[in-house]
Amino acid sequence: MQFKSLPGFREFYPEDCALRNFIFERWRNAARRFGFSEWDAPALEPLELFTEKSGEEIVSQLFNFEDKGGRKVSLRPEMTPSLARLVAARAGSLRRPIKWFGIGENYRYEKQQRGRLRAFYQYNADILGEPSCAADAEIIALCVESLRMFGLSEADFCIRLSDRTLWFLFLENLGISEESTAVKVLAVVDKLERVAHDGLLEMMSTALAGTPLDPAGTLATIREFVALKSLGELNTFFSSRSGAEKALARLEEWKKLLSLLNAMGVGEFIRTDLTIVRGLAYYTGFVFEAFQLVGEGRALAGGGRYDKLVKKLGGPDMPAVGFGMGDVTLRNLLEQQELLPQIGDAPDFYAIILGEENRTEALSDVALLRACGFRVEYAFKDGKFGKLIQAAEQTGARYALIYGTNELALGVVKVRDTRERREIAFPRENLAGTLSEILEFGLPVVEEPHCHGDGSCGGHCTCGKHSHD
RNA sequence: GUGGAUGUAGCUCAGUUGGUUAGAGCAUCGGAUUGUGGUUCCGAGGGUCGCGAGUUCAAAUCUCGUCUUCCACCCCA
Repeated sequence: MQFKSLPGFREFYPEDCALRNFIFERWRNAARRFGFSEWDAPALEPLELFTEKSGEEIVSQLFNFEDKGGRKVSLRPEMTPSLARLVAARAGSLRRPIKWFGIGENYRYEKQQRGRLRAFYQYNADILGEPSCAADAEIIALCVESLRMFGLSEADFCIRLSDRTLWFLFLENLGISEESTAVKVLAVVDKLERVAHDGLLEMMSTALAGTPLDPAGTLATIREFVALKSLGELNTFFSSRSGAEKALARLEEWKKLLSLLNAMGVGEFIRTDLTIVRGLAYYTGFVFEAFQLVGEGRALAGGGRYDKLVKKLGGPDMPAVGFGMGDVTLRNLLEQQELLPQIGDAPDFYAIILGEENRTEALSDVALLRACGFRVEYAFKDGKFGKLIQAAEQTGARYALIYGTNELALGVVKVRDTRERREIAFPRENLAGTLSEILEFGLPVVEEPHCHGDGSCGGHCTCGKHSHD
């Protein structure tokens, strides 16, 4: 019986695993430098944890089931509810601001497509307990840095910055003050680039039902609004409208945020883009998206401020801002831009053991070198020299260590550079120290004719002919 | 969830209007008279031709179903 993995789930052969770890290490490195601490939680959680945040509709997209104890459970589709629970449980004792990051596998029961699998890793970073835009700036800067770690630049991606607070103030200014109506209008905004004008008009009519507003006129004003691409244009826009004092006040926050981002050296990544509203109903303030600029336009990461979510999930009233970044789209982009490194999985040394009678001695050296932190391999079976040296080459080891009867009798081991194909014998005493230097500086260059064939060279010759008897 | 395409060895692919026991290259493993290799030569393993029915004397090939993968919608916390 041949088994296959479940659709949308991934298997990691060593080379894939190395790549995955490469990505994780970069993420960790960025987050740690920004002063974030790593956390994790179970992959399997009570179903209610997720329905509480997103409603019952979410269940159709969950890997959920009933466990043997009759509990309704689900694999996590995201990590934020777990984060909220952890923080809530110790809210009183955690030093603020709380800066945490996590990397975990998440699961969504969706039909898969390129860049969207059923199981994917997500890197999350969040700041809790800080209401000011200083935290937003820190999160956005980390998001940029986390992508820059891979060699991506402002030519490869940008941060599209939007603001749900400003949107609500704008809609209020238009005469849409009821939140449920505003949310429906934002859903139309989300479709602005993908649906034809007639369709949008129809959706707008539905959204504005029960209000005295004109769908066509509202749509036109919204188009005017989303066309604004800088803080200056936003200022001009709201200055020309009456009753927009709150929006103008909000723009002071924008000014502060942009100034902080500039100070942190990520200003060139930021683009004002009010079309970003996404379906992210729980976001409350600035929202942003790391957007791929080369190849197909895709979101690499998304995030924003969610000041009410922790309380909704049973925690204290705690402001929060964060982002999530998936490994699949990032990996696709890095592949496309040829920014994935050749990840070496080669040992430092490969011991060539010639003859079973020498295995004991050789293995004691192998053990010693391993204890010193070197990665050392050797063949399990005795073999001919040619085979063994080929095996050494195939593992990718730069140096082979030759343990033959002659070498052991002299108390030396021959160190062979598999690329340059030359070898030098060294005493087995302090082998680890010798090899450490060779790894760093390479095999020393020895003048060829030093060997007189009488053993006076002490084996430190490259002729490989005489036996030093 | 809807629609379209796809599926032959670990990988890339051949396979004639249906016709013996389904092939190649790469990769893997073994060998070419027991201490200096990357070339070459010989050999081996590995496939229920995605799966299941149907048509036929005969199916990788034709028909239907199903699953998978990919693409476009839907959705995207």
